[in-house]
Amino acid sequence: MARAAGVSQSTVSIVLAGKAEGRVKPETRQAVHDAARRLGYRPNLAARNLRLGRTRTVLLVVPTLTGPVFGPIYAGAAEVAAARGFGLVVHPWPDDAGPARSQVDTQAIEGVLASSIVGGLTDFDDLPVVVMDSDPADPAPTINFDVAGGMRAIAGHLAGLGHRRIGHLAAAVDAWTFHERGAALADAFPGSLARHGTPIDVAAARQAALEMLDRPDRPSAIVCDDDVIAAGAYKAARALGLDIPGDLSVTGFDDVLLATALEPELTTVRLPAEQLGATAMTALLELLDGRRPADTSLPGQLVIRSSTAPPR
Amino acid sequence: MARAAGVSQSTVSIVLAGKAEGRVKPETRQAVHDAARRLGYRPNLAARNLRLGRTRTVLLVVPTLTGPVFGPIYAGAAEVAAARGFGLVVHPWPDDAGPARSQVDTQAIEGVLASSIVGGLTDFDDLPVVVMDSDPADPAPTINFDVAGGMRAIAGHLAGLGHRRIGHLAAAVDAWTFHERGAALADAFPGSLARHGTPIDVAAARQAALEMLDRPDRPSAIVCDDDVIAAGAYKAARALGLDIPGDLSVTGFDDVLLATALEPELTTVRLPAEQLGATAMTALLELLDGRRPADTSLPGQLVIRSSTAPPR
DNA sequence: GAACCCTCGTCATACGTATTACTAACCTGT
DNA sequence: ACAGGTTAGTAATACGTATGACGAGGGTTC
Repeated sequence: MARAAGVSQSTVSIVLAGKAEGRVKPETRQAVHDAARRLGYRPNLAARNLRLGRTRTVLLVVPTLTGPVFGPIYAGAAEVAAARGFGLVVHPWPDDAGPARSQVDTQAIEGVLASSIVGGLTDFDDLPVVVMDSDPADPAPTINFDVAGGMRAIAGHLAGLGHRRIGHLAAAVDAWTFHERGAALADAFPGSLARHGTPIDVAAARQAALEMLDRPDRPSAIVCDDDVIAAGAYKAARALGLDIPGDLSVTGFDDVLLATALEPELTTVRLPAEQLGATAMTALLELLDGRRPADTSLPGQLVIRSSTAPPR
Repeated sequence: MARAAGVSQSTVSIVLAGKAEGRVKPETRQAVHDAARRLGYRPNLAARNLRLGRTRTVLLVVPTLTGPVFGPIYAGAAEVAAARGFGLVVHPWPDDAGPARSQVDTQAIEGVLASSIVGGLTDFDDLPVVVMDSDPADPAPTINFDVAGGMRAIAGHLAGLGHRRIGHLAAAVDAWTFHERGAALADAFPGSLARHGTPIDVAAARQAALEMLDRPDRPSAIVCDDDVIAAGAYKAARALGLDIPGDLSVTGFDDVLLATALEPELTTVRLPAEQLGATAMTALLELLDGRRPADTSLPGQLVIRSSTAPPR
């Protein structure tokens, strides 16, 4: 390759690294670029990594690759990473993370972006880590959705419709949000908040909703921490012969595909997942530069559809 | 590291590569292993890749990271890859794949596993490729779900219930299945098959279903190529005041979360996604070994729920 | 006209591994 | 005792890049 351009290998390296300013004549630069294009030359990555001792690659760790929110997070993170010359590798991290650990090549990675990790990430202690959608008490920089703000928006919407007695189907997995989501609702509905924790699972949520609804003093609205949980609430309502939104208002959270597939379409909160990924990647790159990024909270947007109405 | 074990670097390399049989004394071997453990030594990946000129890494290309079927595919492929000492990297490949291409590091990859790619993968012509869930006419080895078999199972189920006139809401994206899915249905319902193509999108599918249902000679059952399309059919039925399954039977395909979130729960076909990933990875590794793997078709399983019943 | 500087590059080296060729020591059979 | 063989390990090298040290040629300053 150096021969093809008629210069030394050093010069090729300097030119292609963009460090030719004042050190290589413009016409020589051009010759190198021409030869590179003609030969389809790409610098050998392994050699570069070996020489520099760094890979310019970060790892994105997610609990499961199946979730609907993960694609946009990846897209946002990847775009920011690419703009800074970093690569992005994805690794699933199931909650029972036993076998997954061994598959992670810690040495090929400069930093870790972790999303919605419940069990902690102790194996990466030595690497810079930024966490998304996780406990704000985590020692690592945290980039979160503003779930409290989203809950306040929902609470305000329901209160404005005239609801006074509501129920809350809380997602049991992320225990750290239980308090702040509950607080946001309790502020708007003092003294009249029923709460159940439930796994994010249609059948389990249906059961929890049934217990909440199958009593004389049932709430006129159910706030769910997740769209999937809301689907369970729909099923419970139908089982009890309750009309949505006539007899019961239901709200979700996340605005996944399910929200518009249900009948009636679900009032929920849309979360800026792509922005979350981009912000978190920016924070991680700051961390790699030695600066300490600020914890951030990104607001969601209330999407009012047909599952909420004034109480009878 | 070599010093710590009291041997030369060559010996360390030989021992840790497992090629010490008959070349290194067992006690020396043990000393090397002890030192490695004590120092937490991991061979430098970049140096190894540089020396060997290969990365033992394959790329998994998927149209979107958001789909529900992708997680299990990854899991199945990753397990097989890990067992053979290969790493697995994921890259999204949107249908409009313009910008994505530039982000792929072809040189860090030994082979490509592609899933549900509609536009083709011409950029990887030089690398071994195995495609999943794609056109069987593709020149690359193909590992597919047996969609025709799944359709025959659905057709048999509906015919057994007494249906004689059915409609088919076909997914417009993967045009290559249009023919074989249609053929499977036409065999069971000769002369009485209405067909519409639709994007995989609830609102679009609802519209297509409305056109199919809003006529006097409407079918008594609608077969959908996808659970999401079935959700659209549900909406159309409700808009027309048709009861499911009383007035109309509906079937889906894939058995995603949506299938049990809908009311009534959806009769559909569950696909062996994890097995697909594992089989495809096995095929790719065969290809890397210079053998030519056989095209394969994996059967799905009919899951009968509450959206199908005898016609009125 | 000599000392100096600037411009434009090249030389040499190191990164950590895998592997080929080699050596030193020991054994074996006659 | 000596040729030939076996065992156990080391020395040397190459992979392709980035970079600090070096140098040749030409211009500028006093």
